[in-house]
Amino acid sequence: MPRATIFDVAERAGVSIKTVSRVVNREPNVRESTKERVQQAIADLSYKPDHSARNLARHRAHLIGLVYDDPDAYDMISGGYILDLQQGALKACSESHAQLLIHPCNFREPDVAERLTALIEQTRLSGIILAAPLSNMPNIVRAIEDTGTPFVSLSPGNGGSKKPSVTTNDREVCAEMTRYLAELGHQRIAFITGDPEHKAVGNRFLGYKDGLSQSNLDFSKALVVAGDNSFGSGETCGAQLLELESRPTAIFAANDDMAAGVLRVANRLGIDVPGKLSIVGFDDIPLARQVEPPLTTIRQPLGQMAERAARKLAAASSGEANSDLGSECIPAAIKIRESTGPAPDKLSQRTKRM
Amino acid sequence: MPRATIFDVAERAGVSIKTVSRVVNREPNVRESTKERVQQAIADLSYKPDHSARNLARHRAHLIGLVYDDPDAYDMISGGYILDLQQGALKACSESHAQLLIHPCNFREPDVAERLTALIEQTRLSGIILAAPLSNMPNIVRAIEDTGTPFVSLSPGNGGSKKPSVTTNDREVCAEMTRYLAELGHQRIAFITGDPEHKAVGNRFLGYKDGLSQSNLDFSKALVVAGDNSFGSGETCGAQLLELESRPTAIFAANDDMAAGVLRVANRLGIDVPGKLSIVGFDDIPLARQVEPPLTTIRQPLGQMAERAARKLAAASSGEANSDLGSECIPAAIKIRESTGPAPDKLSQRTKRM
DNA sequence: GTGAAAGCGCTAACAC
DNA sequence: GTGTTAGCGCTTTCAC
Repeated sequence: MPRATIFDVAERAGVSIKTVSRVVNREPNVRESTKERVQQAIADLSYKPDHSARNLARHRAHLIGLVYDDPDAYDMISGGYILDLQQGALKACSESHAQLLIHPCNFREPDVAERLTALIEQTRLSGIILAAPLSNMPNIVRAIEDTGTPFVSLSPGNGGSKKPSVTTNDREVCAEMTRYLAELGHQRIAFITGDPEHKAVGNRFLGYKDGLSQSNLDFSKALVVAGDNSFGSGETCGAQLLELESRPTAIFAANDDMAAGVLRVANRLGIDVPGKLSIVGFDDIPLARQVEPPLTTIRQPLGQMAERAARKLAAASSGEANSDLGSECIPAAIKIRESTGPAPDKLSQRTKRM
Repeated sequence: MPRATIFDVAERAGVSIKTVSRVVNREPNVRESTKERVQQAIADLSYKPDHSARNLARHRAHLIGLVYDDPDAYDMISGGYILDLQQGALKACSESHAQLLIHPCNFREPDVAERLTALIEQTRLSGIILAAPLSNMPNIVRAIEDTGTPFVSLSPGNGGSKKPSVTTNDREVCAEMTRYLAELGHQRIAFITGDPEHKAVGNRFLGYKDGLSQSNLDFSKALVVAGDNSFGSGETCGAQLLELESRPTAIFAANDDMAAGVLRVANRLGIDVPGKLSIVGFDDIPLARQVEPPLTTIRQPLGQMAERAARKLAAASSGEANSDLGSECIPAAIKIRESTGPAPDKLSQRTKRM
């Protein structure tokens, strides 16, 4: 037998289709008794409203797009953060009976914006979650704005902007982490920066500098190298830092994939971690706990952030009054594990290095 | 100005909407000259067909659902294989201008089937890719079948079935890997099984046994322990095996997460890999190359498998003649890296262990 | 509180 | 080759 439509339900309940529509959409002005009759009919026929028809009539789909940087463009990115993102967004979506469309995109391709526009207009996305670093690419943001679709940026990293966003306290928590290392006695703390396009990751670097000065440690350009967020770049940068004449005793990488790369290099070089070298990352992806020793890192609440973002969009799209989809910040937290320890004793270190 | 509809295009091109529809859908029977006029009008107005309207009229969305086991249900699964799956499916979808809906689900929950049914019926999914181990759960398969939606299973692992599927040669390649270990001189090769629900993973175990006998090695139950595909279980099982009186010299884990878990335990115990212990996994997720030493493993072509599956579904949904969506097998390949080596010399090993 | 009627933007079936 | 006419299954006026 064919699927039940709203007409079938109306007939069975002895009401008009409008009334069925009302109870399905939880609109007011339906007597309790008729409501129950309708619900019974819905159950009897196992009626399920058709999304296409509904979206067509509403001029808007109950669909949220999750747009993020394509991990395929990198050299070994474990991508755990993407699953986090998805899982958070999915949670909020299922609560509001919305669907999630994932749209990884490679911002290096010339037609990213066009494709994004096409996606939005064709599917009539009701909202978009734009993950960093795409959230700080003007062409992408503009493309979305031009469609008039509500969107919230994740970690756009630009303090000034007034656009809806969900961020974390990258800078502050990185300062805290740096102070933690300083308190362990580390004096030469190196930093591996991430993708330069990624402003939130840039804030991590600023936090590192803050932490240094708060700990009365001098900032040295020689202790900063540039990675691109990938594991591969972590290896390269790590190798570079560990060859330095006056080697750092701690390395702070702007994300976990790179930190894991450093750790691998240290292991290969036979450098004891954390005995001779402390390593910290950022994100707390599964990989952080899968390497040996497990990484001290910063737990970025990516799942929660995406969830919040999706929830805002869902609320806005269902026209809730107080849904301003403003900005908010969910703080990250330091996770101390086994890749950090007291700075090596200077004397023994010198001996060792000869 | 409001979005252009098919009427606007028709008017501007001086044709009927049906003709516009024809060119948009690449149907035959349109004169080249009018086709060009229409395309020009489409470009001028930047017309984009509305998916909801189209789906409603067609009784079917251009939407493919990717259904997989929720990684959140496990203790540290890096999830790299999910991204692989998504990426492959996404590739095929974008080629056929379809969208991808992801639907992770926890098969331990009582209402999985219901929720899946609701998803399918409401969104009128045009096809479903069902990833293992869900592809061998009768209740889930039945739920999909009841909706009449075309679907293809990924690695269902049941040789007999005639349902459309894309598989890999788990058993054969695992036999090959086992022979490889045997050829390196290993005599005590242990195996860590995966999720018992997961038949394809079960086939890996069969392959291991095949390889053993092909190498004239005895199978010993004592060398088999049961994991659940998670990193955590790999640690547990690894520890168990390494405590054995007559310790294995090689451990074959049914997936990379577990192999990485074993590696971590070996590192902690100070057991040299691959000097004293060889470790191999299955999947070739990024993690396999991120641990130290990088894992010898089996590259499962998950991305390709998902891509093939999506392509079949897309073809079937656009009513192509020769789209039987039958079954096919994409072979996996052994990747030798640094976690395997010759079996330790017996003498030195005995000495060591005293 | 409830219902009738008019679309939403497209495809499908058939006519020309 | 091309156009006409009905829907698809729902939401929205707006009337009662």
